[in-house]
Amino acid sequence: MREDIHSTGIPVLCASCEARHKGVCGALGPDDLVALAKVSYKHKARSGSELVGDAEEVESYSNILSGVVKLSKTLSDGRQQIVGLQFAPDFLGRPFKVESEINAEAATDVSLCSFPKAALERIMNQSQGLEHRLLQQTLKELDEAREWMVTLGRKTAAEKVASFLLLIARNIDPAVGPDKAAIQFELPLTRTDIADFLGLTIETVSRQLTKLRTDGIITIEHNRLVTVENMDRLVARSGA
Amino acid sequence: MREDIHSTGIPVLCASCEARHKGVCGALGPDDLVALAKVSYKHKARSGSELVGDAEEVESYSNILSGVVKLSKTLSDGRQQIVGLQFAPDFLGRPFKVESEINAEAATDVSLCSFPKAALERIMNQSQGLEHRLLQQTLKELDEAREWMVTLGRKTAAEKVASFLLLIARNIDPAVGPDKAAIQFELPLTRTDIADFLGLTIETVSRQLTKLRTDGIITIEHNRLVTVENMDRLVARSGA
DNA sequence: GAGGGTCGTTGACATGAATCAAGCTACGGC
DNA sequence: GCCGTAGCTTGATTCATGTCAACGACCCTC
Repeated sequence: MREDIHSTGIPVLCASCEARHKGVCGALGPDDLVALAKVSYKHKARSGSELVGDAEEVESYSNILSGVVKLSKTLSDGRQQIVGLQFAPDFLGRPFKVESEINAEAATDVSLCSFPKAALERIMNQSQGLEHRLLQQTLKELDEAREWMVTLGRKTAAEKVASFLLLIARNIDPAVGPDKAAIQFELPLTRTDIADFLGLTIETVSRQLTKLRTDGIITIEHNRLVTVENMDRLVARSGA
Repeated sequence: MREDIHSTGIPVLCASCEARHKGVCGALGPDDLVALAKVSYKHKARSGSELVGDAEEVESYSNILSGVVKLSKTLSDGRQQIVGLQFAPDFLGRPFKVESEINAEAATDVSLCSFPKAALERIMNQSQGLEHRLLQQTLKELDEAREWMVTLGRKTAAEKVASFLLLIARNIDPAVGPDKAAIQFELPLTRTDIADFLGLTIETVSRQLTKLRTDGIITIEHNRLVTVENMDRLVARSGA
């Protein structure tokens, strides 16, 4: 019996992988999964390391297994904007484009499962399910991007910071909302990243976080560990 | 011989349709095209009319044949943000979602070719090409949305207005850029819409347009007809 | 434990864009 | 002709956020 294939027909590599259920691999039948697993490799990247360079040729796609990846764009004079955050088990990569105009960087330590562009594209041509799954994820990202455009274009600094905390809180627990117990999480971004995500300066982010703290809506320990004490009031401040 | 089918096998309705080449219908074989044409109808909508209501159930998709459609989102207190502009021959609609969280409104007079949601989804299940085409358009919209996020989050009012003019100019003539002759176009949006697209007020938009005028970069006739006299300088002001 | 680096906070001040207000032009109705 | 309205421009003023600067907490190295 082959060692790289589980007795159930599922590759060992994939056996406990979240992407096999909720990620793009969920669209694959056993044969495709085995084929893809053969050319895949899991690896880790430290916070801050560049995963996909701006204007760099990309030869592989990845599933994010853990951690947070930030997607950013930079103007010629250095101004930066984070245009998306990706969490496990999101798919990372831009199908059908040789060159990326976007920079992907590990915001936290991340672990990835990568595979060659060609391998995925071959499977995509054969089985419709995969392309369907990719369309679903792309539509979800588009919805998120448009939602964030409202935040960037029309919300105040205070509302932006509250919206960001809500975004992270909801990612931890999608059911989060008014009438929920206090929720605690580690911020996956530095103040600089938060500022770049919100279109603000770090000073303004810091001041707004301080305001939320002194108003008793959140507490912050060690700069990163946030506890939302009053979800209702946080939602109210997010502008929604 | 059937009247609704052209002698070449192409439905009469589709014979001179741009969407058949550059739009989603380009992915359809003759049989699918005939099937879809049978349940399609062309119609017009006046500027300002609502095409897809916020939180409204959508039962049809459309191709935009001419004109400009604006996609917008509104906060509970009425602040509005335009999150996308769509031009012919774009596909209009959000696959796989019963309810839209987005409002689509005719920014100019538009003509559309609409068909029932179910008809398109049936074809999509049968032929892979259509889903591929939709994925392509969705990825393009995602790229555009992210590009605009940089504009919203990191550019000054002056750069935003210049970027908007460039966006429209490039839609008229994609080859537009430095070293090109003067280009003229009709603005598809009112000042209010431009402001909602750029995350500004109408006063600021007006002042920035005046500045571009007095600096000799553009001329404006009848409030809507813009001539870009100096493309290089417009590009330089867009921040890029 | 001294020095140096990164990250975050806070304060004083400057400024770009919003707000408030007035008026202009084009257009349609009567 | 006169009036009312919608869309746009311009000016005066206010205010939110950016900029500049100082400092504190933490961590690493030596």
